Amino acid sequence: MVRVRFAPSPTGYLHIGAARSALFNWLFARKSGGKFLLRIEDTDLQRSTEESTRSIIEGLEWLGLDYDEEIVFQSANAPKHRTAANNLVAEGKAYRDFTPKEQRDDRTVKQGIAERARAHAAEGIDHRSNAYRDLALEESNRRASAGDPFAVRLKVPVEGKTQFEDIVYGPQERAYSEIEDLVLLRSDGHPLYNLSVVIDDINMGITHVIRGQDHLTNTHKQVLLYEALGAKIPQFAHLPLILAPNKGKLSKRKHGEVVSLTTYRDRGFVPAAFRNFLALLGWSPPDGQELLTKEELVEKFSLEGIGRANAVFNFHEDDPRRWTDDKALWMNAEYIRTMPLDELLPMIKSELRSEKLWREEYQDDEREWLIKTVDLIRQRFFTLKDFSSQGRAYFSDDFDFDPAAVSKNLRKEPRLKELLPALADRLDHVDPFDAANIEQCLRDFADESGVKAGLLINGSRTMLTGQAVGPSMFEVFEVLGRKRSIERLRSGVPWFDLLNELGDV
RNA sequence: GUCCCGUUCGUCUAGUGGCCUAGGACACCGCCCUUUCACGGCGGCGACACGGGUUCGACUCCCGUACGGGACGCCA
Repeated sequence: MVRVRFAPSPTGYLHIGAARSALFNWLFARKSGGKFLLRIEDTDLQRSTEESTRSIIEGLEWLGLDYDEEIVFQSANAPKHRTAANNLVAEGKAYRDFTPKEQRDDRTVKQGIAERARAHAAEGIDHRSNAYRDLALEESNRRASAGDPFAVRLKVPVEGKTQFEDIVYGPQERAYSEIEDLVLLRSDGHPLYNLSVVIDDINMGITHVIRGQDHLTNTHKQVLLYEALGAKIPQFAHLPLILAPNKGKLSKRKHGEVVSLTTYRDRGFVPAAFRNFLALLGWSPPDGQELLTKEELVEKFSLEGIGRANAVFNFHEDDPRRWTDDKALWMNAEYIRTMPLDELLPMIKSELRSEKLWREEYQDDEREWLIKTVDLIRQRFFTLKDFSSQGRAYFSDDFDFDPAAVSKNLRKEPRLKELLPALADRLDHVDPFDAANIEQCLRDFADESGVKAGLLINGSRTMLTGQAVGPSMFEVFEVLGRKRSIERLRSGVPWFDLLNELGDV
């Protein structure tokens, strides 16, 4: 029975890389009929927040990734981790290191590591040189009970190597000489990451560890721990990383909200679309199909379909229209215009609601109208936000006029100032007020007035919606209805606005 | 510094020795459709990092170089 887990540390928002990791774990579990578990790795007390835990849970829910069994909070297992470490000491597989703790600055550690490594290379220091490694257990016990502070380190064998078969990256091996005796317990008794992960994975019965490639080399340390603990080693599958456009690390500090999953929810992504996009970052189905429902994803998913090269998340920092990856945006648009309306409607409802454009009538009396309108305008929208911005004129009389549209479609032809109200008079008599009749009426009127129909069509579009682009104008008239159409054609608002703006009075 | 991993169109990718004059998707460009913008249709631009092997034959296998990424903490 397959059991996998998603184990984020709650130290910030849910990163899209982590979200993809969760997705792959979930897909693998669902595909194999196994369990998908959630474990919150909240052992870094300073940085973990409850808010972050909440956002992780919400993020998973948004993506439609349901987890089985109770959430495991790693901090609750600390006593078990300590016990395990102490047992290893008793068995001689780990030892107490009484070397005083080195003070490390969190920001300069990486640099310190490199410097120390360089020094070691020059001086030829080996990783097995710790003086306390071979201290007699009796002596060690004596000092411990005397109150001497100590850290607990794993006793990595002198000769040999660890090996494991990674499902994605193939056979991996690493000489023991490359691995330092890792610290299991801090001198304050706090269990450290590698120990906690291994113990928890054992206790949770994890069969497959699917996680980011940044853990690939650390896996050897964990394998060592599994062996010391006498536990069965799970299968590992490491995922290629998601990189920024410059092929560097995708980080919160440098790239901001574009890497946060909640951004996609807040900026109008359809969960299914983003899930679909994420699935294709580093994985591809055998048949090459790109638009996949949740069920299809589950059906076609396999660890073998995961690539080995890192993937670039190609967003454009300098271009607000392409604020995230083009393909993600395209996919969202594709979902918006093709997904079943009854699935789309609830999302539109919450969008309109948050922008104070929702009216309760849309639920009952005007439900048919809403469906028709949404179906009409969704064809050219990219995000749910577009329904309340570009689509605002359909839901409110209070909308803005795009200056470019006004100048292109209205101001260029001064006669429109008279023609449009005259058109309104004609439209007042169209019955029934539907697209076909409206078209007939408008074209007749254009002929009689000696102007091209396009002139009236484009002028009307800007007058009625404030914009230069939109659906077929006759449909727009129909959807907006006689009353609103006529009022807007007669209103001088855009003319007035523009003159004001240009100081042209 | 040491170890590990990777490298196919701008981006996501297919490709497991001949099916590849390298396929698809997004982006971009052109044409058609059209009252606009999209959609759709058709077409175009565009890649096997480099050098050596192995082989009758390499995108595919091996070695090296370059470049990129990751890890190396009493962080997770």
